[in-house]
Amino acid sequence: MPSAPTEGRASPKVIPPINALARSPRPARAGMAKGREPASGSTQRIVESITAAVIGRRLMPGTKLSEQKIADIFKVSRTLVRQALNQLSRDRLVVLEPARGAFVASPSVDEARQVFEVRQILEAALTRRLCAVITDAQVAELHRHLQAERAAVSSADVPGRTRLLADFHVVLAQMLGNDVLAQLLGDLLTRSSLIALMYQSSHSAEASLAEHVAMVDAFERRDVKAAVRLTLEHLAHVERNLHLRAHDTDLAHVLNPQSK
Amino acid sequence: MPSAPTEGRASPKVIPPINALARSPRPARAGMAKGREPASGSTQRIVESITAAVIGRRLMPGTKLSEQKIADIFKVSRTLVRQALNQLSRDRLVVLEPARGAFVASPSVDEARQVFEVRQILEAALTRRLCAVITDAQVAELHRHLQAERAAVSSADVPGRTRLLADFHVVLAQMLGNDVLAQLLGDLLTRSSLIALMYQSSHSAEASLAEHVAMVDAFERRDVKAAVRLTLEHLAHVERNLHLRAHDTDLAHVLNPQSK
DNA sequence: CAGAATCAAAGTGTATACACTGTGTGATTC
DNA sequence: GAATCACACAGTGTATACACTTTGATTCTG
Repeated sequence: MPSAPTEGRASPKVIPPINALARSPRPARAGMAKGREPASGSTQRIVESITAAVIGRRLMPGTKLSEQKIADIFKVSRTLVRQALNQLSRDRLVVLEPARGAFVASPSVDEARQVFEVRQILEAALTRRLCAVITDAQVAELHRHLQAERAAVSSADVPGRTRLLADFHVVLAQMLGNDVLAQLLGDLLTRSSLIALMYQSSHSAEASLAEHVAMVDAFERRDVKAAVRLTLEHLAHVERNLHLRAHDTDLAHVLNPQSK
Repeated sequence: MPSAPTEGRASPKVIPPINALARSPRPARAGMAKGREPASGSTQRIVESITAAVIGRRLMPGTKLSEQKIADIFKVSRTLVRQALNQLSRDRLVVLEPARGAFVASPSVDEARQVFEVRQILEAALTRRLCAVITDAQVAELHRHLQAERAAVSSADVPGRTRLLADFHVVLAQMLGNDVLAQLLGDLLTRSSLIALMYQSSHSAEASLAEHVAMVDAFERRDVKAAVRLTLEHLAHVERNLHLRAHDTDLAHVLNPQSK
């Protein structure tokens, strides 16, 4: 087998390989705003790097995550990589196919709808409850967060922007003081990011920001009705701007003769 | 140190050791009604056994889960046991203390309250939505489930009874057709079981069953108002019957001189 | 004799080695 | 010449080995 001079074997498909992991911008807690310390450190580093790479669009859905390659990149053994991949599979960011390997998850349309339905349920209730107990200091903190979002939206930092816009919702959950809820919502937001990426969300960052501003305004006025309505509308907008047609990872559809 | 004739070293505390794992009633899917197949099989077996042992009150909170002992019991290497313990720690059923080992979780009072708050949010919304779309066939299935609960409540099978009473809620979630929601609720119910066990719930199985019956009745009449009210009341009853006083794993309270 | 430092045993954290499954290539047969 | 079978390679699944941390006991010291 001639040719293929560089780097051993070439990638079999057009999907770009996982070299995107090589440079991870910041070493410290790049992930969502969830606190999970009691892990071996090294494993957590890998989890956060891969998470950041996925929601940062450097790793596309379907990409194979070879254990040995990742191990080489992070200069650790496959043991730690496997731990990381297991964690990621519980977060539904990767899927593990037995004896075949790990792949970046490709959420189905159904799964996308279900995630947004649960978000509607949780965030509507969250908004309603938070509106009743929010303090002036917390409102001020929300304003500060909006300021950070404005800065991110202006910049070209797509991953950072995505993360900040998602963090807004986690911050709300944390303000309620319910860590269980905050944790759950954080996981759902990570999945939402992957979904938005996969279905090419056309919802602009500016629109999200504007809706967040309106929500904070309602919080400031302690207007429960408006806050809940704005929350649900925001989620509906985001979901409606997804291109939720069969992106078909199913291949039952793709192979169907009558489809074209 | 005399006495302790059997089994090598004796347990340091009064907490019974993990030999409860030795006999696992059924080999197949003893856990909650959550479908998670793509794991190595062996690992999943261990996870389910430990889960069943915890909610079956054979493993009490705080019990140390030594990797080697579990490995010997299941006749596998520590590798698989570690995988299982990692999964369990993500389910919050065990906590992993770095370089110290794994222990059955001891949910704090705060965590208990938070879990029940999230359950209220999710289950109220679930009930409201399900009431609008439930079919006669599904109502019939609920009646069948109640029949199974009746049988379990009559028997002395405490673990089986606990599992069936919890499954009722998961079945509701599955009927809505939202797997994401069903999965989330399943996890929360597992945690609830551990909480109920830890805080010595005085809520009788009979009372839970009666409340389930009332809920199904409301579903059958498609009475949304009543169904939601009964759901919330049911959860409130269960929570109020927990002895949520400082069961103090905190030991900041226990050691406090003014506490006695 | 009380308290601090030392050391050994046990157990976790990570790496490495080996077995087995799945995949793709090449030879063989019809 | 096309399809099938066999084989080799890559890669995952599990076990084992080794290093380091924690912990309890023993000994040394004030």
